[in-house]
Amino acid sequence: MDQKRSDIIANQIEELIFDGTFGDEERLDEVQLAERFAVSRTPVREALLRLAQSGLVEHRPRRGVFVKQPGPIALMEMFEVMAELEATAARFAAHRISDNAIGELKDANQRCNAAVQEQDSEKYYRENEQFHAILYRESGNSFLEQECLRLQRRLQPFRRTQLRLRGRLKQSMKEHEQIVEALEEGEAIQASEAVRSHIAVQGEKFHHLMASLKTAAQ
Amino acid sequence: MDQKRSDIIANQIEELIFDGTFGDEERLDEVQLAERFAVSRTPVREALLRLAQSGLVEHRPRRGVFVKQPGPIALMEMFEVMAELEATAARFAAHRISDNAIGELKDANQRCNAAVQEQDSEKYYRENEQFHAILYRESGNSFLEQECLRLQRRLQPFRRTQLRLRGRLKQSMKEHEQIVEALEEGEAIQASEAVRSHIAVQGEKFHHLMASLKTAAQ
DNA sequence: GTCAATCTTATTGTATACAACATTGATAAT
DNA sequence: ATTATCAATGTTGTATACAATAAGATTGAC
Repeated sequence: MDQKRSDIIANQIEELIFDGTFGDEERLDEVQLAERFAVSRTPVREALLRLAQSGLVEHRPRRGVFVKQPGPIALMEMFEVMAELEATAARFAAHRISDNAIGELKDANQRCNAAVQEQDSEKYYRENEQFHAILYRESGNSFLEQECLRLQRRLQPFRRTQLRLRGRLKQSMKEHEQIVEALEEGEAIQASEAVRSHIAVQGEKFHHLMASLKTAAQ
Repeated sequence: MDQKRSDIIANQIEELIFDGTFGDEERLDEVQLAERFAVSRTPVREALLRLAQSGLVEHRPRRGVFVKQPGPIALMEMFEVMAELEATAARFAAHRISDNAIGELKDANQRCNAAVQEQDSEKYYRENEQFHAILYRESGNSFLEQECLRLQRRLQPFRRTQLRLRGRLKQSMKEHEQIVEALEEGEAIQASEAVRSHIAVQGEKFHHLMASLKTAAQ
């Protein structure tokens, strides 16, 4: 699959925003980016248009594009929606999931556990995402699956920061097990509730994190 | 607000797809579109990129963009997700809605009713969308609001076809009233259930419509 | 010294030119 | 006759050139 340069550049810029190279409200200069990636302005522009649509940057007409990190409120709202989408996926999955997929979930969970033991946070993030991706897929609704993946991707950097909080990791694992259990028994409501709180708590934890940073700054 | 030409063109192409000028699987030629709108390829390309991201067209690398009308399965999936998103909005709104907004909903409903009496289907569509837009707004989650509006816009043309079915219009009005009632009394579960079935039935009706068209074609 | 108007400069938005690739048709070989 | 190869053509993807507009600097008036 030969993706075009503008796609690659879009992903690269995305990375640069996620890892903090480009800070909030910073203007992204087309010519500078073009030089950095050794291409012309055209693919850079296409990349920026894509990022603008996904909401990662803001496009002010005739002024340029600016990094637009979501504020605390926007983040809480996004976590709230993510919790509902995933809860829906779980509810659907409870009826539609295959035995095979249950096995996949358990495997992913085991790999998560292994990552916790090895203190390999990078691996944990990866396997955790995998766990959730399986859940989306087993909802049996590929449109829902895509929407979940999209939002998951958008929230990814923020989910990471909050996972660093003390004790969160172990509890998260426990929640995963409860989710699998509910799915295995076809308990739709229980599964959806477990997923909802599993995600919602992330939003809350993040909120606490933000609040503590704010008071610390004063 | 001075929007750029590519935005205008994107909307125009969208219209042309919705009204059937461009059929499913049809290739959209950049130079032809450029001539049609009397601009160069550049803004046309930007418009097509935008439409590709919103899922209205498919972008095959080095081959061009093709109109991609969702098939029956994809449509059912989208209605299923729409139902869940709106149900969520209703559940949130039940706790957060203002008295003022309740009034707005009742007004919108009345205008819907007026449109039914006048047999003005165009007006009915408009007011019906307005009713739902108020619901989204009163969810108190502007991210959810935007997602709902996005999907509503995408499903708009299909919602219209199914509303032509006999008797659907009147029943739809009754459902609106039930929704307002539940919201007024702060009954979150009831409101969300009412909205869910209100939307879900549209997906089912559409399914029936598709099935009948299929058998008729044979 | 401050404020306003104008001019300069820089940057976006659009047009055009060019390059890379895919498709299609023709030609040739089996 | 059929298939494979290759050329011809057309279309996308990228680079560059130009136009329009907004931010910033400079000069002049008060």
